[in-house]
Amino acid sequence: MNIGEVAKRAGVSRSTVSYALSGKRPVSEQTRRKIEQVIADLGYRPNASARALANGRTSTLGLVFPPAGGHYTGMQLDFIGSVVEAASAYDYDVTLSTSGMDSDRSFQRLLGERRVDGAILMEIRLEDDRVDHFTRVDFPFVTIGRTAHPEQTWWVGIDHAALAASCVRHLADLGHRTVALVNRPEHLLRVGYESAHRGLEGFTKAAAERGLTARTYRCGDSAAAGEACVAQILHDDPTTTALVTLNEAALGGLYRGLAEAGRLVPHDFSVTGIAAGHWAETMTPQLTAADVPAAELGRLAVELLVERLDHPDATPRHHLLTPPIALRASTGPA
Amino acid sequence: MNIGEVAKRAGVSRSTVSYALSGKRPVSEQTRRKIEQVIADLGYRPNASARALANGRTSTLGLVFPPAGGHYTGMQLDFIGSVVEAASAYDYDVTLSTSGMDSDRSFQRLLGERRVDGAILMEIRLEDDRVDHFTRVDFPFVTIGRTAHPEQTWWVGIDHAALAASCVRHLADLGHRTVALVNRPEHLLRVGYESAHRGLEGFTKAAAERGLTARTYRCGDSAAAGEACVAQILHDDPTTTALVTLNEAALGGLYRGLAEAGRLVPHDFSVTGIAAGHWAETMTPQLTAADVPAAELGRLAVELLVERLDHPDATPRHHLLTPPIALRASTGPA
DNA sequence: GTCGATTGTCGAACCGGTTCGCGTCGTGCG
DNA sequence: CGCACGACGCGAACCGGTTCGACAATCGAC
Repeated sequence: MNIGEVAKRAGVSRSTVSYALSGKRPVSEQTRRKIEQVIADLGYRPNASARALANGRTSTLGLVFPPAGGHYTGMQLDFIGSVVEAASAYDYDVTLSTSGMDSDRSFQRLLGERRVDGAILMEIRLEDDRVDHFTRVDFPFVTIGRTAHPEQTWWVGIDHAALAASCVRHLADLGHRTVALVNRPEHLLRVGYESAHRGLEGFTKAAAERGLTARTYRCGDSAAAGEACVAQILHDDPTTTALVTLNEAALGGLYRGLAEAGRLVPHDFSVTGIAAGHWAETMTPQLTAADVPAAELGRLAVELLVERLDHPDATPRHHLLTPPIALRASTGPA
Repeated sequence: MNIGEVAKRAGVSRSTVSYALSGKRPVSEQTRRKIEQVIADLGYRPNASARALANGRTSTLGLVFPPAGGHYTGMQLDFIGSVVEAASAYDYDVTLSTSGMDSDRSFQRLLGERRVDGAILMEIRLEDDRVDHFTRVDFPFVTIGRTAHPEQTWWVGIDHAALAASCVRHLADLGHRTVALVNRPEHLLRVGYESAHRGLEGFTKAAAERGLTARTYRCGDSAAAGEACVAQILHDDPTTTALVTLNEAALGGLYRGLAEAGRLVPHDFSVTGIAAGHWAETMTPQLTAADVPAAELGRLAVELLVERLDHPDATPRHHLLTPPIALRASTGPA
């Protein structure tokens, strides 16, 4: 079951078997055939731990995602799936870890015990201690999203500011004059959650440029919170005729709140924002939104990380995606 | 950075450091303190690959989930998250693999190369070649869902038959006489997908018991498919007044289709089924449904697997969950 | 016919842990 | 007082691969 057994049965030394497998030194046609034969008969596969110990690479990537408790969005799952698939294409496994820095044991295990060759970090903050830590110890990683100072790091991300801005412009073009932003929850903004901050920034700037009256709200990640948020919006300014949401989980609640307030979408009120495509299509009316290309992000993240692992001294690269707004049925003229 | 370095600085042998760490043999108070001191200074952590090679255990669990392409449901993500968290509590990592048996390289890697100590299998089929394979080679695993013959295996699952049945009874109690089942897609049934089959079985049986007129439908995992499915249902029998869905992804489309047909939920038409709780609450009106306890399933699966790993000869155990139907707003009297 | 390069193979060392057997103390007991 | 035993620590072997240096055989060129 191990390489010695294969060697014995093939009548060669262990090193010859190794070379036959890796091709790092020439092996005669004849003995290679013999070895391959024995391997096929035995169903031999080299032990990953032994290999990892010998050559210092585990062929495993770490995927660090936010601790649960909070629920996950559909977008995150698509992302995870595509990471696993892309990694598999490069012959890497993916092991999951909840983040949390010092406190988190699983996170410490991955790094400290060298279980992974590199890592992909989700849910980035503008000032992110995980990023700082990885950078300091020169551990290869790619982030999903970018920090406030992303110059020297590898990342893939979505231009939330541009997306939020184009949502605003779309509404302005339709004649809306008073709009609201439904952002992620308070605590995520407080810790500097990237997408929430940049989305807010893009929204605010674009609204100002177009001279719109704009209010911004933080909203819990649930339907109930979304419902409450709409009530608040309409209470604060009943002349509001449109909203942009960065909060996917609240979306159902937003629709419900509007219905309860007697505002018909899209005739009396327009809704748009950033969301996963198939989620947007689930809503009625279907949401006009910038579709987050989660699967593509995952693929690109793996690509970048693999490249970084292969070329440790390469200069940092990144991909900033700006998906277009998919026009569906939730927005209309003011 | 390795155990030899620690030993040297502490002035002891490598084996003493190892014993101090594992506690498998007594070490004097004094030298243990010294060793701990050195370890703290160096920030030493034992190399996982070396340890795995030496003692034959990787401290990693495999989580085998369905290949993408099809999108994932929110329920699956909750499940994955809870698995990772529970595993972390037992000092296990989790590595992901898409399933697919012989074809799939990542799957082969996990097993053949001994990257994981055991596995959790999602998306079980009534006759499942992965289960057969694992059983044959005596590889420790736990399934989510049960096969047609689950007697000698370890599993956690939901009683889809009972759940579907109680949905039907709920509708019958409300006076509905003609009901429909919206199942998962055709191809999943063809390959013997467990939840789809057992749900179908429970639905059919309960409908017969209550003397209901019942039709069953297969429906793609998308809003568009759900919309089309409702149209078909109402076309086939316009007197239908309620439906049960096993298809979470189609739910939004079902609602939309009903609205388009002028059937108001819950006054003209009742909808119920099996879905994740927070998804059910997203819909308007909120879905009366059996809430899938995904997080609990994940936790239990890890518990079982860890127990199986610790006691290889223990007799198989399982957990069959039957969550109650949460009464919300999508069903009403006929 | 000799030399050098190339090809093919082997043995040994190494990666960084764990574990077994043994030796050396110190101690309590008969 | 002698002996057995427990506590403590060490060295060596082992887990299953990879890789380096050495060596024999083959081959072409001069």
